[in-house]
Amino acid sequence: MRFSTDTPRPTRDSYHHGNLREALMEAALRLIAERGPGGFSFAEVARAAGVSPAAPYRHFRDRNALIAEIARLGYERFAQELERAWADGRPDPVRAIETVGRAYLGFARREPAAYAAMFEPGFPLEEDPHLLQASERAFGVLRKAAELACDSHRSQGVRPPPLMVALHIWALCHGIAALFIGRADGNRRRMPMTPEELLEAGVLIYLQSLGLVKV
Amino acid sequence: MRFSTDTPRPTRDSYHHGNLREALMEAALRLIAERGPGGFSFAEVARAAGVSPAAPYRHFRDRNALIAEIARLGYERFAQELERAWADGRPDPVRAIETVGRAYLGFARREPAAYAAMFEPGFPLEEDPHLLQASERAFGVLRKAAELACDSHRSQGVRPPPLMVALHIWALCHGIAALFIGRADGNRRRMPMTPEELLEAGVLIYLQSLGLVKV
DNA sequence: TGTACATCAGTGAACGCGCGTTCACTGATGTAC
DNA sequence: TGTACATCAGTGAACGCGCGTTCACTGATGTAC
Repeated sequence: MRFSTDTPRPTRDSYHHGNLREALMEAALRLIAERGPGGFSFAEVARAAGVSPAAPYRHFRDRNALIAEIARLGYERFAQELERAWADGRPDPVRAIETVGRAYLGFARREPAAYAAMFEPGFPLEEDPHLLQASERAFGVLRKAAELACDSHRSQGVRPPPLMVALHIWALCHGIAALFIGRADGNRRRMPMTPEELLEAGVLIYLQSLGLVKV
Repeated sequence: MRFSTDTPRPTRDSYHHGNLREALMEAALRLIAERGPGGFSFAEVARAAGVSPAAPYRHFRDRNALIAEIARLGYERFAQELERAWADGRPDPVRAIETVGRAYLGFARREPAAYAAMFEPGFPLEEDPHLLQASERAFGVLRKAAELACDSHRSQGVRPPPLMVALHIWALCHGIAALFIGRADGNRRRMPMTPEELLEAGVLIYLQSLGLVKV
């Protein structure tokens, strides 16, 4: 066993890195957070990880493959956090959807680099089936939430189509995240309320109209 | 007067270009549409405009200045189109807001390159005051629309804050545009309805809840 | 437990390339008289 | 109308730089026996 603290140290003491793959992804996340995806080169990531420019090729085909993997893992964590926030619709569907919305913005706020890689990669992401699968899993939480909520609508009136409701909520979440959280692009706008408050109000107004209310 | 067709020809017959500034912006828009902002170099734009790599420096400080100018003009046209769609709230506020929403998506669809330069420039845009002004003008249409709509709300209930309503509509528009129109990123998702239908339904559900209905 | 060997994950030098940027220049245009 | 001149908007050659990518290599690790 090597001497090591809880996190792997940036400077190595041996020829082999040990977990270069993870180190490269962390370095890339740092660079993306600073300058956005597309704001760094493959060689720069290698340098940031303290390794020769040829080393990354042992782990990723090219720069895009690295970003795609970041996006894939991002979707995995994203799905997990939304799932946990959903909590099988407790305490009630409307409140659970609000919690999911907060989790959505929380992710965009806490992991802006991953979020950017997921939604503005700068090249087509669709090729990787695992990535597509992970993104489907994330959206699946919204779909599931919308379905349960629609099932619990007030008896009078037509049952709203759950897929549409899920898309509305997703678009609202993404719109607020992109416009008012985003990366350090400087394109954010000043507001009289927090993004979370804005989202919660929007979701509530929307769901009320569908005959969905807190129990 | 020179011989010329309605559009300036790509190959010049004289030493001076005549309208290189516009030609550079058009070339950049073409490249952005293909690969996104950040997907091209300053030299490449010059080449695409059929001009030496030093020529663009007569018109733009650097690549970012070119993109910023594209974004600025984009916001100008964007504001104009939203303004026209608003039509001073005719035939009634709710219908006018729906028309503004369609105009919003129409712009994102018709000018994806400009839209990308405006919302994903890849660097901070805020420095240019003219640009900020143009973007304020565009958002101003949404604010104005929300104000008039809120004024016409049903008498019972509290008057909803117009700025919040404007932000909700903007976020929904942007979210739908980014997720379901976007550029050729391949990150779009299949849907059972068009983005326009999705937006219209969302806006209608939202406004109904506020006590705003078509007359 | 020890040894031989295969495999793995790095190195570092090398390459050709395109980019950003500058410079002195030059052809075209506009204007004062 | 003609001429001289200033200004403008382009050229093209040149530079240093960092990138992407490859290659033969080498140090470390794991495993068969």
